[in-house]
Amino acid sequence: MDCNCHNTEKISLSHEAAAAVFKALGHPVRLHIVRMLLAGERCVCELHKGTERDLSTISSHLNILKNAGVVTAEQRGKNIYYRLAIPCLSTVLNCLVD
Amino acid sequence: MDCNCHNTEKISLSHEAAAAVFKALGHPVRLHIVRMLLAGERCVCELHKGTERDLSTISSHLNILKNAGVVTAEQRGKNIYYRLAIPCLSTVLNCLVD
DNA sequence: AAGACATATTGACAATTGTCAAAATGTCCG
DNA sequence: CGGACATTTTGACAATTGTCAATATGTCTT
Repeated sequence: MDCNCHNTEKISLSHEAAAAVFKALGHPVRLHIVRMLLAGERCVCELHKGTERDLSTISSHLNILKNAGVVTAEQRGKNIYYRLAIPCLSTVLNCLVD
Repeated sequence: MDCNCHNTEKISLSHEAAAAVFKALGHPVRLHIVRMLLAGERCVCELHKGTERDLSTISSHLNILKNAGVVTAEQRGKNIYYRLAIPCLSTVLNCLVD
């Protein structure tokens, strides 16, 4: 009856950690970044192009997302690639957004 | 393959509105309130008992949740009962939290 | 080593947030 | 109406946030 995540998608956060994830998602620029990352990993400069903020502002938002556990970063060559770290995020967004 | 909400559970928010919902959920006290409301509607004084904040602070958080569209309020007798307004919230929380 | 490129950090500032206490509003009951 | 109860609003204040510009750090190429 209920619609649940697959077991492989479900993660178990403490209430504090869950609030931190929601807080991280609760800014238009960061939500936009997360939506770009749904299509796969992106480097900072690519994510920057998708917004209208200073590059340093994007870097700061990425740091907030990383601290909340929403994304992880990996350096490859000159670039740093960010990707989503919470599998069920697409489920969560699909439930709410357009 | 993917795990999606039922059609009846899915709602369609603009990106701004979705960010506002996440922002509203992104505070420990408000998330706690939402989790209490998962069990059904509650009046303000009941929600207040479940927290360690001033009653006026709870009222303020409820107003934030209401403005974000997360809850609705209904006056019955002396009390005002709050309930969740987003059906898939339990799905969303279930994906992330404990 | 030097230059070019990508990203992060710092500093400054206005704006927003979370909180409590006090006062105001609203609703029922005698 | 007046009093009791439930909730909201207001005012004040410290703390946090979002932003940009400037500077610093890190990585590759030559």
